[in-house]
Amino acid sequence: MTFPDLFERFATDILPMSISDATHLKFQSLARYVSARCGDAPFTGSGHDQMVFIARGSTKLVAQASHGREQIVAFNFEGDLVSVPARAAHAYSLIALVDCELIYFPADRFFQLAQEEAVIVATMLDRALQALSRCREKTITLGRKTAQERLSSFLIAMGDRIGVACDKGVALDLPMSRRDIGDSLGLTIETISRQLTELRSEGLIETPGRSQILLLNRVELNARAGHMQVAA
Amino acid sequence: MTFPDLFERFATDILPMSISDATHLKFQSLARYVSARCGDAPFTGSGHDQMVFIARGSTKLVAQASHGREQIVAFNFEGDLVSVPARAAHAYSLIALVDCELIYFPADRFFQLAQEEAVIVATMLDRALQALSRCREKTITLGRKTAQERLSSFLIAMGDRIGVACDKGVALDLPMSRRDIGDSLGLTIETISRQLTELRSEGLIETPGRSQILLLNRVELNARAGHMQVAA
DNA sequence: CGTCACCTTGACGAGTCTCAAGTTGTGTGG
DNA sequence: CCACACAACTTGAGACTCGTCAAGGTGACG
Repeated sequence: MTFPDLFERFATDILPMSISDATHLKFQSLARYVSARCGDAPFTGSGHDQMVFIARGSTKLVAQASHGREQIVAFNFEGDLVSVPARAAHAYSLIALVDCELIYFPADRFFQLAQEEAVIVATMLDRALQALSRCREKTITLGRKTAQERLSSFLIAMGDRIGVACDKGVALDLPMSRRDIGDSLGLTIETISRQLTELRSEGLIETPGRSQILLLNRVELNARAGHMQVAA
Repeated sequence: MTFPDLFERFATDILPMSISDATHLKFQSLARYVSARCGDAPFTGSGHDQMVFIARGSTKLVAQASHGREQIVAFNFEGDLVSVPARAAHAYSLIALVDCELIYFPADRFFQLAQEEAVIVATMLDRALQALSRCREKTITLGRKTAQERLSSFLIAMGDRIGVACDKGVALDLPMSRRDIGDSLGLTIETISRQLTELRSEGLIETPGRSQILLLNRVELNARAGHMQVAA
């Protein structure tokens, strides 16, 4: 895919139809295109906060804790706009889960430019609040849930974001490994594995391949996740 | 304090000088003033997402997990603008830690109105990204840290937000109980207590009263928290 | 100065991590 | 297309942190 195509994908998702060609072009001149292979941490942002648009692929936002422990702060998929901070109490890096096409923008100039049109800022605010909402849910999961509840929550959330309905339920093709799931849920790969086995043996899921998971029983999974009853 | 005074505090913090009187008035007509006593969950928002401005006092945003477990998602202080969702995988409620003066706005109409001026949306985006950043740090804390690291992180974060410098270090007057700290860090009150004792016995903190904590050694606390080394 | 909620301390057990040894997809080269 | 090789995953046993339950302390209020 060529650069113009990639930028067009960004424009379609983030910039409203109504904006002027001039603004459109200014965003284009701010963009830095990066192709990342699976496992790459393509670009650090050279000390500045970045906004990254995921034109193709999926990524993890990883924070480095001491003693080599890693915590995955968020998974992101095609069409997501991720804020990657340069300086915080922990070091963050954006890593490709599969081959990716990414568009990097320096955050400060991006926001400055966005302010030319209230509707762009509004879109970004909307995205930011969505990210905040997901992060809060993750907080609850990590703070107050058992391993099985965490994994159930994760599976449901992934079902909502990248699941495909099929005759037996919802099919998931996860781009992340068991280790990634563990690093996201604050658990080890062994615990993930054991809990998957548990859910499988109770008939709530099937795992036809390494990365495929079939959610057979959403209602029961929701209960296992400790979620609220969804009203009709 | 009267309603106009409270709203003025909101306007000073959130609305830029430059906005028109008309917009100013529209915000004012959207506002719902609530006085909350310590421990109150003053207003649920009657099923709609709310934006809440904390004109005076401090609050906790609590999520209800199953089996009566609570997770505090965020603490907020005077001048903060909090987004309180009505419907999510978990039920949220905003609870006063001390006597508070709060201003509630229906989120949808608030955002709609904000769009009249790009700079207002920009302010809110900035606040939202700040909240996201704090929530991410919390995620790391809950996912990958021991009890002592969590408490150290908490103390440092509180020092930054509401600490007062004094001759021996940074003085904290915490509006929240041990239970609240535990519910925020995903720990029990007993564990909080034990870890405070540990830090006290190592000379890193002093606890002159129930709610007062003195941070004596920021550098060592930072190390205990598993934070990055702060470069000069 | 008494009362009470809040906090501290101790003993024990549950859940998850660590370490170690298999097992099984998946991709590659013949 | 099949066999091989390897990484990823699964399973098991023991250790360790933190939760639970229970019994005191103690500061802050009337």
